Amino acid sequence: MSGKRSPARRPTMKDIARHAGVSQSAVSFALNGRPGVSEDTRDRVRRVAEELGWRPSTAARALSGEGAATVGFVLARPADTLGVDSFFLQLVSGIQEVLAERHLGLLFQVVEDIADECAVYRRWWAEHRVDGVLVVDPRTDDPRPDLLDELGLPAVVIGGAPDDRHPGLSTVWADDAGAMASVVDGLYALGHRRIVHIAGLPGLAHTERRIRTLRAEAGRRGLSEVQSVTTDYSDAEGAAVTRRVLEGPTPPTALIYDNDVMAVAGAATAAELGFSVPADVSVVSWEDSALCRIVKPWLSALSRDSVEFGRTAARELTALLDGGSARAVRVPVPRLIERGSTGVARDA
Amino acid sequence: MSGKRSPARRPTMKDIARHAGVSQSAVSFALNGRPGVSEDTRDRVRRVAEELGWRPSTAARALSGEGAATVGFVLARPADTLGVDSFFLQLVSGIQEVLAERHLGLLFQVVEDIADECAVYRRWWAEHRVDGVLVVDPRTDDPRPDLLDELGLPAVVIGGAPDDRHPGLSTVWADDAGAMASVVDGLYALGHRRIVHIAGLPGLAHTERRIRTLRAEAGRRGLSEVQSVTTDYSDAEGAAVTRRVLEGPTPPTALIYDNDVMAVAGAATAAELGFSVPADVSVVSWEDSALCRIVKPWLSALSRDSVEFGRTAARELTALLDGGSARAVRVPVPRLIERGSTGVARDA
DNA sequence: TTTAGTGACTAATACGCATTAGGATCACCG
DNA sequence: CGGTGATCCTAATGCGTATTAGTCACTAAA
Repeated sequence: MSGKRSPARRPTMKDIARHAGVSQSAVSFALNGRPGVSEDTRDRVRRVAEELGWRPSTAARALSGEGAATVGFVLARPADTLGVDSFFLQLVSGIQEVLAERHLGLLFQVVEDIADECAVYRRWWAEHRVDGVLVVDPRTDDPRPDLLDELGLPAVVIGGAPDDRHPGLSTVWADDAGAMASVVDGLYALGHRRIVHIAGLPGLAHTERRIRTLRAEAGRRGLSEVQSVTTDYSDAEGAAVTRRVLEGPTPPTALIYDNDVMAVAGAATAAELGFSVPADVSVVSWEDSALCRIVKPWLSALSRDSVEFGRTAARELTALLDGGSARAVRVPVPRLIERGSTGVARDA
Repeated sequence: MSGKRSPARRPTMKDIARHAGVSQSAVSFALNGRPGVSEDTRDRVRRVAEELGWRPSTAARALSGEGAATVGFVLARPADTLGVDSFFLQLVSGIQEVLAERHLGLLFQVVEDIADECAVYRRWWAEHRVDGVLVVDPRTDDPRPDLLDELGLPAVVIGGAPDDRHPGLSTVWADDAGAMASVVDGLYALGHRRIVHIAGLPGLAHTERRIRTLRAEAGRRGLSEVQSVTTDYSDAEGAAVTRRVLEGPTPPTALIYDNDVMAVAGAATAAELGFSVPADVSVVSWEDSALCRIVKPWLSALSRDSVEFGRTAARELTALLDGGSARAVRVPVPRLIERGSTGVARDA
């Protein structure tokens, strides 16, 4: 017994060297699979390391040029908008799964806006904290790709469209356009002609993509009473917009919500206003979760595998870190799960 | 222009020293507010550092004994249980706010179970990755405090009861017992005598605390038809338990759910079974969120400020890191927000 | 028997920062 | 004019790891 309660010193390579009776560099060679030590010694060193519970200090590793063994993830959302969003936790959970295999850490930060997010990237880069980052919520006019390019920080953009101007960035994206087209197809077939799309935050790349596709699809079919309305994704705005459009002179017969929270709030509002779902108005949620099966009728929803989405993104990032070249990966088109909230248009 | 696209080298103290025409140690003194340099030099060095966009490398700092400037947060939940949980994101958001001020990073990891969580702590400790950790979901028989003690890793337990046996750990806790007592008080006053508590995961400290308190309160009032049922927090189990108890011979007149998701699912199930809320059965959610205002009637809920909870926990941890001594902090008792889902018991 | 070559290891250095121990310059005092 | 501090710096280490440049003994080739 040395001291009273010595707080367990961390073993270093020097300790291993002493115990194994070799030099410190021999230990390094042995543990990293480098040539220069006999198999005997290698085994012995490995055993001693195991015994002592040695793990390489990431700090020291990072310092000697091996990178920080950490990737960064910034969520730029005002604190009160974070509420009930199943997407991010699932995404992160998928990301973790892949990173954990490689013993990569995930440095996580929540900030208020994109400017702060950029500042965080700069800081992380300068502080040598991360080897790469995962970028979410790409915007139509986004300063982040340029910044990351400038810093030379490997990155994967989650949910963006493929981007030729930044050959250093990988992209993992879902085909929102295709999904929107198929939803409109379905609704059109059911006789719907007046459709309102309660979209998410304006400026987000996928919001704009969905809006653009909807407009194109409507134009193609000569539908004039089709529109998108942007929101902040909150239940409050979802409900408010729903109320406004349903109380208008020619209420829509179908509503497409960009997330589950708004869809549920909207469906409830519709019911309150005396609109029966789906008899009077059909509801589609662009996000599937337990929420969609909590209300009655259950909501038809576009289901994507967010966990797998996260895994894919993380895999792309590790590929980049391994020196692979950037690429754009498309994940499967979300498929529409038909539940009770969609039906034939009343006036069809 | 030096190279073609030199990926922006990180400036170091040596660079600053060169630009400012002083030694590297003078730079260190200047930037860290140590004596040994004139105010003139100090200013000049500061300016140069600013100009070059210098930031200390955390790796180097950590290596020279300053700690990793990072705290860890592990969430031990199976991936599919992570669904719609507003609590954690809010908690993390509050934690971040405090950590960001001090430029502390948050290393985040999702694992399957407590054993994995312990392994992560060991690894983080051995790898020198974190200076302290935040522990959530304390259990009645929890191996983590002992482990953290052994490792000498500063930690704050979030949601645990004060714990005398681990003088190294701080605790931030809410008075579940008091809250439960007040909820039962309220329901009793409304005439409720048959109450079912749809609790969360068995083994969690706060779950057990609530169950124990409910039993005590029931005993005190001589109520025999009061019980708790543990679940996995999912909407599915919430609904299933609700169905089971309401279909029993003497259905309860009040239901207390340990989270918002189960409360909403339960309320929907009750309605499906022909029970009107609150005429036939009252519903209380032990977590307030947008969800509670999505269903009709709005759910009465215990509201706690999760973001502030996170802030408090982070503040305690930074205090520990600054060498402060451990303590137990109680956050305000959650207060019951009466909405439409609670009323006078039918058979009162 | 010398020479080149190889296998197994040690010594030395770099990484970026903090820190401790010195060294030079100047002012003040006896 | 030598000594004593004080002030402002520089030089030299150490942190834990990876890596590069040796060193040494032994074997195979000449």
